[in-house]
Amino acid sequence: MSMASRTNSGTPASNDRLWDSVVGNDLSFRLARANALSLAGVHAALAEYDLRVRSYSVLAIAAEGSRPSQRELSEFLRLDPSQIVALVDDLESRGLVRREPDPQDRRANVLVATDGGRELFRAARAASRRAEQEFLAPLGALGAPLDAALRMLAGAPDAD
Amino acid sequence: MSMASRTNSGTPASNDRLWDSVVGNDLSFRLARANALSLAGVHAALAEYDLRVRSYSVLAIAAEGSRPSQRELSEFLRLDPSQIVALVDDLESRGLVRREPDPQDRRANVLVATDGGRELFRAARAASRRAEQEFLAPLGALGAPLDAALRMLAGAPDAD
DNA sequence: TATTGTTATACTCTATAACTATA
DNA sequence: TATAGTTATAGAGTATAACAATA
Repeated sequence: MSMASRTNSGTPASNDRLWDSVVGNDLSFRLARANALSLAGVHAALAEYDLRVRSYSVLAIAAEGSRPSQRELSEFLRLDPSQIVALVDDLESRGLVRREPDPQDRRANVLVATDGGRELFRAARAASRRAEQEFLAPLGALGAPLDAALRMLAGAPDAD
Repeated sequence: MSMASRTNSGTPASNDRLWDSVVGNDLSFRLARANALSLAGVHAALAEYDLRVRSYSVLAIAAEGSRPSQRELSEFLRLDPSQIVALVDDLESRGLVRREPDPQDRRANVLVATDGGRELFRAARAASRRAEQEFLAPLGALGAPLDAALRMLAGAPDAD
């Protein structure tokens, strides 16, 4: 049965009996494991640019000119406002983004990428996409339904 | 936790423009966000039993009689051996699992659940499954392809 | 009075290196 | 020499409370 060829290169065959357990058949567990593997690939790709997944996300949104407030970033990325402060501090100290005062609300900052930030983002985005596509390659036609399912589970607005 | 608005009617509409970005359209990001929401639900369900997702996973595998070594758990759960030590220490101190010497390799321990451990596992499994099903409910027919896709991405052995 | 950004703190998670006893 | 388990430690991620400036 499970002696067939595996997508799991390098792992001892003895683990098959662990996969055949409640945990191994748990969708939450597979989701967590897939996410860990995905993160590892993207993280390795971004390391070359001294970016982590979280700082890349902040830089990406700023680089696209969305002009988000830190509060909006906090909600969207599911990070505490205090974590956004640390992320923006780091990116700003590296000259990749700027805090600009929001003319409509002087309490709020609006995040803008510098030219250097946009340039770094473009390179990092290419590397990130290569890693993602390599990770998703074995999926084949399952890619589309996975995308639709994750869109729902992640709470994204309805697709057009 | 409850900010995963289905139709996004509760969240400020301004976030829609963040979803419409490179990050929001990134499958890795959606995977991470879906995983975070899934984990939050399971975590809340397991908290009643003083279990975390990790300790639940170890307890579950032990309770099913797989008699795993700590090394096998380390590979399967993608945790460092030293983390397994801490998890097993905790479960053993609570009388839920026992370390038994492996007669074939005196370096290795084999993990066995106690009667109390099996009992707690059954209750925790029921709660965990309720949380998972609630989380997956909106998927409908997308559940099956999601399961197949995650099985591949997680590196599970081929289905029978 | 409520909200934005900030500081501070603590706790969990993750990663690594070194040690021991066995193989 | 290599492996299973253990100990120790440091860094990253997460959660919370309190505060100043502004709404």
